[in-house]
Amino acid sequence: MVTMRDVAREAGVSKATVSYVVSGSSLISEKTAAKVRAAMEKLGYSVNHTARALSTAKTNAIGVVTSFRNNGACFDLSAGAYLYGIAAAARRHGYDTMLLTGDDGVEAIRSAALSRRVDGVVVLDVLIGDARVGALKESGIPAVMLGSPADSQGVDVVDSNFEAAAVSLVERLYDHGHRSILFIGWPEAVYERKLNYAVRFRASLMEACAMRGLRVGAVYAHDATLGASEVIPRALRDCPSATAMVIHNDAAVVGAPQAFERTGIRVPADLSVVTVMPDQLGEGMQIPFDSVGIDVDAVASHTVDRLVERIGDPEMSARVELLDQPMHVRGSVRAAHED
Amino acid sequence: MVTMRDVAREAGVSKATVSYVVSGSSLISEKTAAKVRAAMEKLGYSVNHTARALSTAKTNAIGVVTSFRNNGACFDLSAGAYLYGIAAAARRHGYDTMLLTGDDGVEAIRSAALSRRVDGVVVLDVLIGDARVGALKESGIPAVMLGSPADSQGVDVVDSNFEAAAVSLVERLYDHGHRSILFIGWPEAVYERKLNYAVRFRASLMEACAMRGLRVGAVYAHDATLGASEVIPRALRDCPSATAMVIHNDAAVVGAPQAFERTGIRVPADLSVVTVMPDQLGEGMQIPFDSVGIDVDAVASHTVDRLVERIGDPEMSARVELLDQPMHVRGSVRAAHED
DNA sequence: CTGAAAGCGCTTACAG
DNA sequence: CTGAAAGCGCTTACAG
Repeated sequence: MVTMRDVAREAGVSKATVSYVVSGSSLISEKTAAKVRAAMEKLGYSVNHTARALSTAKTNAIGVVTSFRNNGACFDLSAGAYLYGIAAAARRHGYDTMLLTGDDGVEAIRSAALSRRVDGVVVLDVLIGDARVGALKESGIPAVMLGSPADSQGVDVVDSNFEAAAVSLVERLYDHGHRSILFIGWPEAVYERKLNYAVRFRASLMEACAMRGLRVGAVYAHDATLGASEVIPRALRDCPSATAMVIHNDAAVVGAPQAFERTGIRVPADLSVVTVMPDQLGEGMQIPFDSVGIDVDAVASHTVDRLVERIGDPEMSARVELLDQPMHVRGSVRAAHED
Repeated sequence: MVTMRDVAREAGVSKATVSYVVSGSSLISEKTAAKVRAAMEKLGYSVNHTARALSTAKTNAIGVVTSFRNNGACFDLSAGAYLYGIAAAARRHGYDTMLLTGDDGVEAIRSAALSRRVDGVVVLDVLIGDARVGALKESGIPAVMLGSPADSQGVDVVDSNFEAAAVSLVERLYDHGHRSILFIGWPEAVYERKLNYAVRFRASLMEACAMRGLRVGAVYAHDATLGASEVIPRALRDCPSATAMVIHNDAAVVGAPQAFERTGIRVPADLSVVTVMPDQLGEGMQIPFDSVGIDVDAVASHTVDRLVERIGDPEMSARVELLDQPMHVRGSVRAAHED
């Protein structure tokens, strides 16, 4: 392995000088710098990341803490998208991305913080009452949660505005005259576990419906399957007054078209349908529903921006930022028939 | 930050002794060890990962090189599964997992290798003629490709046996009397880019059909969409003699049930259907087709096992391991009508 | 503008 | 069984 010493010797300067030209800092004469660069080139030198990290007490890496792989028995279709989005954003800031998986997020955070493996962490799969918030505070490691717990205790939060998404979907249906709707949610286990996005969206939806005097029937797609094909027909049978449907469950959204096809339900002629889901999934799957589309890359990117800012300034006051996501109109809503 | 020095002082021993009890190596008297452990406990000591890495020249991290996020314009449904599988397996071996993304995989490999950021790498999204193979050889970094290029040049390879999968699917159809089949593949861009699994499966499929005198029509799901709903009906119209279908395209498999529903095609009464896809996706989506199910966790785990082995023994001779995947029979194949 | 030197927090022969 | 010491490859005041 070629080190700074080798380069220094080759260029006839000191290690310090090499270090300065590598970091671009300090004012080294162009002449010396050229010599050093030539030597580096010749020897194929590359700075040793670990040594630099030890010396500067900066790893230039961020960690992604993700504990629950199957958010309650469901194959997470968007997990990859968030990871890639975070990694890409980190790279733009000159950071590497470390996957901090493990059953126990609290343990993962503690150990990452104590062993100084990363400069900061992004926490995924946030729960409404998330034990990891405490671990974050305690360890003092710079962190931002991609997801909003009930009490963020002064930890930064970035997420999509699921509350607003629910309201705008309900409004859209209400404005089209719908007065009885059906909500297709995640598997019950997801709510029991209290995954923030599920709980927040549902609560906001119920609230928005209550305020407007809308009737809501709720059904949960067990197994998070395209069990849509079983659940949806049954739900409609049980709640015949419903003229519209709100789906918050990626797998169910994907499966819904088949379910409608099978049961002979025409959208929007027989039923108006709206959803909230990752943009990419909607496009990739050519989902034909009006949707609040989550721009996963934008959310991930914003999260990393915030984390980098936090790493730079530990004293900065904490923020909770919920990003509004745009509505994509695809023609799956139409006016309810007057009764 | 509490260091070994602090612990040593607290316990009244030397740094070396602390180091030995931390690593469990050497024979420190139980009495001394207890004192040291008490001091560590009291002070909340945790070994500094970076310092250890510099000292041992081992980072205890592996990198995952993944260049193409959208394997040719398609939202990759299984990307997350592979990442999580790899991270979990790495963790079992005591390794962290670093995401090495970037447009240029060659550059990512070089830089990771030169800067000693990781002890080894897993390469994803392997192409048939993959430029990264050269970079791997050159850099000498321990590596295993999760995917099989045409020439692995002495680099280890682990992947699902897509060749065998194609053969067994064809055999299954052939044995049921099918003589004309339709192949629904990935978007053309995937084949143009020569992603290994796509090319390998298709080649093996064509070969297996040719050997048995089967007719094959091939259609590619543009946009990798659930464009299945457009592509499949058209394909069947264009090739009316087909009595069976093979799908290799995750999005198309997910969309296929709807397409059949819409066009009134009953499976298997009117058409036999077989696929190959990740197990988890098949289960999560309740795909009703006979499938070769890829056990992503098993493949990821085996890949990491191999990498750890390779890190331990750089001289070990390279292997190409293609893991056979099981066939899940779900009742989507039946005997072709005799003509 | 450049170099000598200390220091980052560990590990690991080597003495004792 | 335990400790003194050198070394891992950088960075960074501090002199000059």
